[in-house]
Amino acid sequence: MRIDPLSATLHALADPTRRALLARLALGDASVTELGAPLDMSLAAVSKHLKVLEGAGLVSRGRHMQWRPCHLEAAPLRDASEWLEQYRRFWDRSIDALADHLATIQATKKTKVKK
Amino acid sequence: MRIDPLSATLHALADPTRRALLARLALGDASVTELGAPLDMSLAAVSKHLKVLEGAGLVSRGRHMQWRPCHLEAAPLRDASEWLEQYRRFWDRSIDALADHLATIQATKKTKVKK
DNA sequence: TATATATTCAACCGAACGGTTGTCAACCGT
DNA sequence: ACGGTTGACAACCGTTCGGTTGAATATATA
Repeated sequence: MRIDPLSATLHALADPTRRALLARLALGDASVTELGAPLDMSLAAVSKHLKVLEGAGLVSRGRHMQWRPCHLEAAPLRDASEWLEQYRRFWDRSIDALADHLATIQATKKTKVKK
Repeated sequence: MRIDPLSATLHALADPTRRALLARLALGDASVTELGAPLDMSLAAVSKHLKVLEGAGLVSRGRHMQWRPCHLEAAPLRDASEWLEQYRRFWDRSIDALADHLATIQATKKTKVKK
């Protein structure tokens, strides 16, 4: 993996199929066949998606009998979440503005007090 | 844009150049030329990146003289953050597991108490 | 009108993506 | 040793991505 980890994580997450795989893994470890069962595509395709997730560190794999159980690894999700938090003030600001606006409307309805 | 908004947002964010553009916009609105100045690539390329961000709703644009100022729109970031929060328990759990592990080690050093 | 500046559009390129099929290896239970 | 299941790997295909260049479009200013 030569590109930066955050890009790898976000790219891995920017696909509904891969997010569905993660959602399934959040319920517990699973084999490739299990994961692919509900996914109207070949198992080879599922395997490729898993390799992308694995490359981003979002999935680890073991070996048990002839199965390669997949396990959710949340660390990159935490990192991505922390990166996003950096911008929280921007949407919080919007929420505050909306709250202020609503409060103003509410206040104006009852009295003529401004601001 | 026919694909789902979350995929669009994550795909837009999965590129260091576009994240750099957002970081710059977090400091305030800016023109394409301003945004492209530090970015060793053609302005047409910058314009394309901005179009991707705009398509994901992460950037809005105005018109002032011959400039098209770019403005950061945080709502999709909030949505992405909320999606990630769904998995917080997994990395929190890891932290708990680590804490437990460390506590166990600490305890074992002092006594022979198990578990 | 002409000219400079700011930005987009269109065509093109190589690389990566998301999927397929076919083949092959590893492991299981007779 | 055999047949069945699980999974990965390689080759291929059409599309998208990230970049280029050159021409086109707006908008201000002389």
